[in-house]
Amino acid sequence: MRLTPIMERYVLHWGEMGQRWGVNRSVAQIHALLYLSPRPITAEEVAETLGLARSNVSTSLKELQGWQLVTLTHVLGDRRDHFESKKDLWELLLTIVEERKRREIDPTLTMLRQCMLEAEEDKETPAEIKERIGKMLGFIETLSDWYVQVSRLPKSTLVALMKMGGKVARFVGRRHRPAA
Amino acid sequence: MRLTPIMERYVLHWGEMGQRWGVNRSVAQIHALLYLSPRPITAEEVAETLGLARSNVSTSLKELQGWQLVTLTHVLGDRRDHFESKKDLWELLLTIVEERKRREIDPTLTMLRQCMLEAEEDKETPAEIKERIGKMLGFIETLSDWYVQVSRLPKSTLVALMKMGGKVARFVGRRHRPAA
DNA sequence: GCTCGAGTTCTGTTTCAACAGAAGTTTCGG
DNA sequence: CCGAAACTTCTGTTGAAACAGAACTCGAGC
Repeated sequence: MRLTPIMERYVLHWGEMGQRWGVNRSVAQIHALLYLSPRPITAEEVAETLGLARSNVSTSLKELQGWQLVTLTHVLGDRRDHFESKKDLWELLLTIVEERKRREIDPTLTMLRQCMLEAEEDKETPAEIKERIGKMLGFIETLSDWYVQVSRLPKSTLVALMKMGGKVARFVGRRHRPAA
Repeated sequence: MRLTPIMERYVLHWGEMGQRWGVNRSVAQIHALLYLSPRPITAEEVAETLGLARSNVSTSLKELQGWQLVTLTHVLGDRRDHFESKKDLWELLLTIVEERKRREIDPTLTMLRQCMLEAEEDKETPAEIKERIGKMLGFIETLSDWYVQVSRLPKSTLVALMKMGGKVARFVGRRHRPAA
């Protein structure tokens, strides 16, 4: 695929930012390209367009599939795999958050819970420190529960809530007397 | 400072997770230690406790200060700098999100806006692709605006909203007839 | 103004992930 | 079956970040 200057800018930027987001450059660039592409494209085409080794593209596409961000499709009369990115940005966001929660938050919750269990019969650790750990556990649990509930709302509700921005605050503690 | 087994577990886990969160091990471990510590501690003490080089600790503390997560304090009659971590977890979260937004989202918004500007007089790029970029811009702007508004709410409101979880959805589109 | 404690910056080493290219595997048409 | 196309896995290289230790700077007290 031929990249126009704008597309090139987009893809390169995504690649750079990927680093900060904890995604490697190849993966981020490929995802950017697939997001822009109006049609599913082959690994070969990705490699050519972005100047990456075919093997690298293969691995990266596997990773993107693992994140559920890219799916494999087929085109009639073509043996090759074609790849396509999720286009709905809300879905994209929820998928990413879901996955990051699973990889980055859940293990921490497990660890914190174990710490609290052990803490009960541990005489060494000062109470103050145990409390800190407990606070952290409670906090992350709150965030986590909130996310689980919110992520289950229908997309339209989610959008509406977002659009309300800070205005949702009106309803807090005034559930029977909402602001007009 | 002497680390009890529980503290050690906590600190080590934080260090490992740091990697996934995009923070290096030393920085994450030091932050964990400071969070647990009941009192401000010196760089020297951090280095000894965690088995890190003094230079490494110095650099890492600088970084933590840059993130506004750690502050420098002094103890009467002691020339040395003592360090202390933010303890309020809501503040901690908002600080981190704020900073990440600044570093990871704002530059992307800038790039996307430039793309859209250029797109107006660009004949090369297919309309469909321009639209994709526009969608992405709109989406990130929405999220960003939402965050700015929400982050300005008082902490107590924020906590109340969180605790409501998915129940906030009740108010969407029924602002004059809220569920009982 | 010398010394010593505290902190920072510099320099070289180490470690790890990203990546290219080669080798290997699978699948499909003939 | 055979060959070639498509894809994956393996292997070695490269590059960047993390880190230790040394050198350096700064300031306070004598």
